[in-house]
Formats: sequence, C-alpha cells, structure tokens
Amino acid sequence: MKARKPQILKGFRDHLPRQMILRQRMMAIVREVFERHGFEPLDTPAIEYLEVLSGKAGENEKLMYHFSDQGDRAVGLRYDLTVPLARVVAMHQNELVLPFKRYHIAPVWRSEKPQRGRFREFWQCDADIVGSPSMLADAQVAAVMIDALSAIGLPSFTIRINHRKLLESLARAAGVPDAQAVGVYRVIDKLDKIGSAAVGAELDGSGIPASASARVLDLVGRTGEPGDVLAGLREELVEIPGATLAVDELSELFRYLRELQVPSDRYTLDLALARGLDYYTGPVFEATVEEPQVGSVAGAGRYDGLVGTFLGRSVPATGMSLGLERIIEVVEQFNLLPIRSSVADVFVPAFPDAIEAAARITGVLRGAGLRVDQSVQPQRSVGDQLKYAGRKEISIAVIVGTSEAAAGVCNVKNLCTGVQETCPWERVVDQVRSFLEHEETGA
RNA sequence: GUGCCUUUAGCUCAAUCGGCAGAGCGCCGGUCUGUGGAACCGGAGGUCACGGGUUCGAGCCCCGUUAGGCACCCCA
Repeated sequence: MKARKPQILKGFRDHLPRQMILRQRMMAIVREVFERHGFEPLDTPAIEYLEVLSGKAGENEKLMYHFSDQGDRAVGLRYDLTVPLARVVAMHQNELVLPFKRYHIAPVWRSEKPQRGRFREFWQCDADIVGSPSMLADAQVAAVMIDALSAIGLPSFTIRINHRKLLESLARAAGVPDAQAVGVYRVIDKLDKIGSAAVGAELDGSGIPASASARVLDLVGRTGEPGDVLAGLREELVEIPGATLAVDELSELFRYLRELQVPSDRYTLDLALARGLDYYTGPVFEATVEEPQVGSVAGAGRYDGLVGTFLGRSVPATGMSLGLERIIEVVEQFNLLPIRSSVADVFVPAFPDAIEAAARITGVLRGAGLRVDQSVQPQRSVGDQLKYAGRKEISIAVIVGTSEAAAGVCNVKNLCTGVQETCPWERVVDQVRSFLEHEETGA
C-alpha cells in the first residue's frame, strides 16, 4: 500500500498537546484580563465576502487569502479581527449597546513569507471600543493592553505612544511635501531600529528637501517627560492645522493613563511611531520587547473611519491587538509560564489481576474532581507504566494491586519525590490532595 | 512578493579532495516476576528533504521543488 505523504502548508503549524496547554493557559489569562476591563466576547466566521474584507487592507490586500467558493462567490479568510468587528457593528446596530466593548480571540490568515514569530495562520487577541470619541476610551485600550502583557509576565516591555495627526503635523511643520509624507512616516518609524544617522540618510535619499529632512529628525527625536515635550510642541506648532488638537488629545490621554494607575515605566511618548498607515486616525500604540526580536507583540490605535465604511456615517472606534504567537516566543524563551506536559494530576497504573480495583479508584478520584489518567496498558509492567507517567510529568500515582485490593488500601506515590503512603480507599482522595497541596506550595 | 543562507537517525549535529552513513542524547530490550528516573550490557532506527542532471562513482558539484531561517517589504 502506498502511503499518502503527510505534509503541511508553509507558515501553518500543528500545535501538539504540550504547546496547546501553554496556548490555552495564555488565552485564559488574556480573557480574564479582558473581562476584568469590561470587554465582552464576540466571534465571527473565518470566511467573509471579499468585498467585506477589502475596504481597509490597502496594499496589504495582496497578503489576503482569497478564492471562489463552490457557489462562485468571491470570498476570503479574515486578515484581522477589526474588519469583522466593523461589519458586526454595522449589521447589528439595533442589538448592540453602544459604546460596544468586545474582545475576540481567534485565528487570522495572511499569506506572508514566514519568519520567526511570523506565520500564515496566527491568533490575535483583540479588545476594542466602538462608539466613543473620548480619549478615555483610548486610555482604557492602552490600560487593558498593558494589563494583559503584565498578567502574562513579560519581563520587559514598553508601549510607545504617538498620535497620527501629530505625526502629520510634524511632517507639515518640517516642510515635507504632503505627497511624500507617507514615505517619510515609514522611514522615521525605523528610528529606534536603525538609528537617526541611517534614517537621516534614507530621508535625504527620498527626495525631500534637505532642510525638511533635518527638521523632521529634530522634531521626531524629542524625548523627555511627555507633558513637557507636548507643551513645547504645542507652542511650536500653533500655526499648523490640527496640531493643537492632536497635542491636546495626547495630553489628555497621558493624564488618564496616570489616573488609571498604569505603571508609568510601561509606556512612553515616541513621536517617531507610525504604525499601519492605512486606517489609524488618532492615538497609536505599539508594544515591543527587547528579546527575542520578534517584531511588535501588540499594536493599537484609534480608527474612526473604518466602521463608517459600512454605514456611510462616521463611527469612532479604538482598539488593541495582541499577537499570541509572538508573545509565546517570549514566554518560551524566558520560561515565564512553566507547564507540565500533561493535564492529569494523577496516574493510575493497571495490574492484570486487579484492573477492576484500579478502575474503581479511578472513578472515585474523578468523582472528587481530580484529573486522572488511567493506564490502558495492563499488560505492561508497572515499571513501564510509571515510566509513562514520568514522561508525561504526572506528579502522583495511585497504585492498587491484588494485595492492596484485598486489604482495601492503596499506595499513593508522589512521583516527584518518590515518597509513598499507604491508605485505605476512603482516604485516597485526601491523601492525593495533600500531596498536590505540598507541590503547589512549592516545597 | 524580492535577495541570501540552511535542510543528514526521534532531537542536536559530524562525515577531509567527490570514494563503505557516524556520534551524543533519546527510544526499545535485558540485568530487575508488583513500583519510573541511576548504572551496566545489548538492540532497533536512514530513499542523506523531494525530483532531475553531471560523473566510473554524489550526503558533497549543477538545476528545479518543498520546508525552515535572516534581511527587505509589511506587520501581530
């Protein structure tokens, strides 16, 4: 018989139990934080009409998976979770309470060239607020993002904050022609990555006036206490349309962040931050870690134009997106969430002559709410069976052979320490719990 | 999508000039009849990623493909 060749698409991966245990644990943490901040769950289909998905992606549309379905409809796999949100808001206006705060943890698909921390199928954890133009909404989005990253235990992350309209004002103030502004944003966004000398060189080569290039670098490179930097810019840019509003909005945002008790070492003003250029309209945020180099682990911002593309009228919205895979890269590198490779707490081996007794004990333990993996290999030696338990990192074994069964007792063995206690059947649950508690207190 | 690098046992990696396919760890078995991990002894496991080409002869050279990585692009 010729076997089929098992193969998997580039950029797609299997998640074996060990990885799934970690992934599910992280998603549980994120969900918990989202709900603590008052966001509610939402899910949408993986496939949408191409027309629905297309609106905002801009030049990224070429990265979108798209095809014809059996009914010849032009469809695509969702590229992010934000466009489906906008569609949901437009379709269910009457059923939703506005402002609408939802979270969405689900896979998205992009046909990118895979690299470390970059896949073609990956999970995003989004939290968005639709229907509020207030900077308070942006502050809450930043707060939930920082809270989620902290809850996972990322050791050193900062979120950089900027304002799309402020960036536009800075470029205009520097004398960058509007037609070249987008190109300039892209270049200065690399400031923290390649340094001001390299950025200056790229700007000079991009055809903008030399004076503008130098002035942009000066403006965008300012650092210091956000309040001071913003106050300085407010004066300097008073002539630039939109600049005052942008500065005021950012100042307001920083005030709210302080009052929300977001640790101030977790965020910073970065006037060079650009981010996705196609749809952000207000404050923008980006979370990065120094190690490992996996790009940004989360992004956020205000996008007042997107929802309106489905409604024909403007609907303010702001939200954040956390990249599960990239965060997992960090978590694994620093072993931030130690996990066992089994979900079971207890292992029950089987003896050929005492299978029924082991089964009965298994039932009792499960009835008490314990997670029990009962051996299905009674023909193997007990040594082999315990070896299996050891490989799966199960910490406790409950051993019942013929003599124990006859005496109405069982041996409860701590597989980490080798300590074994013999106890009557009616005490077995207590004995197991006692071992488990010792383990949790980290002895 | 563009450029460059990589692909040999389950894993990490060797293999001189083109000349018999190797190690460590892991796995399996035994020492050890009902109590794992240690030690010792033994064993299995390979289409050298796949498909072509050059050559007396290819893991090694050439072309194509697959997958992974790095840089760009973009982004989580």
